[in-house]
Amino acid sequence: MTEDRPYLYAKIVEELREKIESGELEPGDQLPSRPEIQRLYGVSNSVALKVSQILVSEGLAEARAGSGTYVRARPKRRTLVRNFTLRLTDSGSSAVFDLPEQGHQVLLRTTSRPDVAPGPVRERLRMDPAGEEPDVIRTESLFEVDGVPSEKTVSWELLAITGGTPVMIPGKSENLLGIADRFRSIGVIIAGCVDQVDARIAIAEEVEALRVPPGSVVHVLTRTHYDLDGRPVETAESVLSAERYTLTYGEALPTS
Amino acid sequence: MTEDRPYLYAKIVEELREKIESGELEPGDQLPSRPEIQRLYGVSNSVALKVSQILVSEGLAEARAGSGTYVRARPKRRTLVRNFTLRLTDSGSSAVFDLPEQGHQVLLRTTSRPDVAPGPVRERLRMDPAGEEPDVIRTESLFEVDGVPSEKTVSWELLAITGGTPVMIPGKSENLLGIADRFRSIGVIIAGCVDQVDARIAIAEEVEALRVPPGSVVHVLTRTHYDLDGRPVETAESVLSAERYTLTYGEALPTS
DNA sequence: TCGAATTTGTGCGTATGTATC
DNA sequence: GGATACATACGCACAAATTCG
Repeated sequence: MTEDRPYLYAKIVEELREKIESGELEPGDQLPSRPEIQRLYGVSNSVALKVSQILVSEGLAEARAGSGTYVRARPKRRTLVRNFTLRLTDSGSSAVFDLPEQGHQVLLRTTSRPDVAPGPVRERLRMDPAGEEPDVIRTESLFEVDGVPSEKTVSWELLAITGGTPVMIPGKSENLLGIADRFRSIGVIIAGCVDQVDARIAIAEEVEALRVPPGSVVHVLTRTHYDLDGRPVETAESVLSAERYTLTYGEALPTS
Repeated sequence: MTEDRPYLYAKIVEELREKIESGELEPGDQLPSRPEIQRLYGVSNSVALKVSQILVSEGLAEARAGSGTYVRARPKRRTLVRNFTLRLTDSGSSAVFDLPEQGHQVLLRTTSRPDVAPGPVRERLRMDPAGEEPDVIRTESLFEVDGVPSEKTVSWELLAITGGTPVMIPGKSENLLGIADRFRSIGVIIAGCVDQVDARIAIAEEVEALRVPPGSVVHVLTRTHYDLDGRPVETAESVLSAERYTLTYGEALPTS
């Protein structure tokens, strides 16, 4: 009969988590410091340290060196609607998703350059083995919604199709066109689209770009667009914080 | 000029991670034990401990008390295809997804009972405030694919629609019918479907049911089916390991 | 502007319990 | 039973960041 883990750190974590989730401690409130935990609960520094680490890793708290450990404000989840009806009059940006509500300030930073497509991209675009010459346009984007970095996207478009056209390097004006529009302007009809959805812990680069706490969960979205003949013409990978965004797919919109 | 974090533990973690990802250390291989790390790198136990904790939390290693720390076998990702074309001849199970490849042994454990729908479910099904009487059929399912617990689902069907019909409590034979078929058998046409995709760290209950390591990332899928009039008739929440499953949505199937 | 106090982050050494081999 | 390894817990020290008088 094992005694159900009466570990010191687990008890303290539970007590503090309880206070956070019950609302007794509100976002921004300061949690007991490590020395305080030692005194309050009569434990060593290593236990106090572990307690702090666990609360932080669970996303409940945020530790600031020199200052203290605070209850973290958890953002309201925002729903991003993935739209498979490829409207030619798409008013949206080149974003993977449309925000259902309006009135958001969306900022987009983009850099494009010709590149040799990496392995997984070659597979998705059904390309021949890599040569020396660039064969895709690689575009990196960071979306900011209401001042918050929200989505980091890298997309690859086949150079054989887009070479020398406005699709190639989106300027300020082209950014506001949907991908279907952009391809239509060079005579390519987007007829199909497939999304693959993964999820994992954010890597360091994403932690920095999206300004999420280390250890955060992110959605990883891989989408590929196809033309009328079923040939892939563009593929992209987007990363977004799973704590901030819910993805929505479907044929009818939820009303809530 | 900050000196790029020359922390002891970070260096060792990086070195071991490199060996794992390069394939020098294969799944099942034993990593240096904590005492070995201390000797090999000339560090204290606390650093060796931290190294071990990080590798485990990243899902790269697995620590077994009394035995050692081993390179974890990461499962091959399986793609689950969400099909919005609600075929009446659906050969699939009541699973949320179809496995694209065939030849898998799928086991399904199901328990159903009448219940009073909880708050979020009431919202999704647009129900009136809760009364005393049960108003939904609550069905809990655990899917095993090839012997591995893979998907944990709770679904709620409006009792007002399904009451006293075979939809109510699926028997062994009904399990193999798709949800569209089941509702059609009682005269309800499923015309729409919406999926919401979230991701987060698995809670203890899910860790146990899905047999994933603590701290694992899971997809949380909330789907709702609507009838011809756009009224919701069924909603469900599915949890699956994000390490084992990629979700696929779209109008064409990927060929890879 | 400076310095003192506080707090987190890292690192060292030791001890004990428990699981595995 | 003994050796090994992980998990928890104790103690201490110091660097870096922050806060505040």
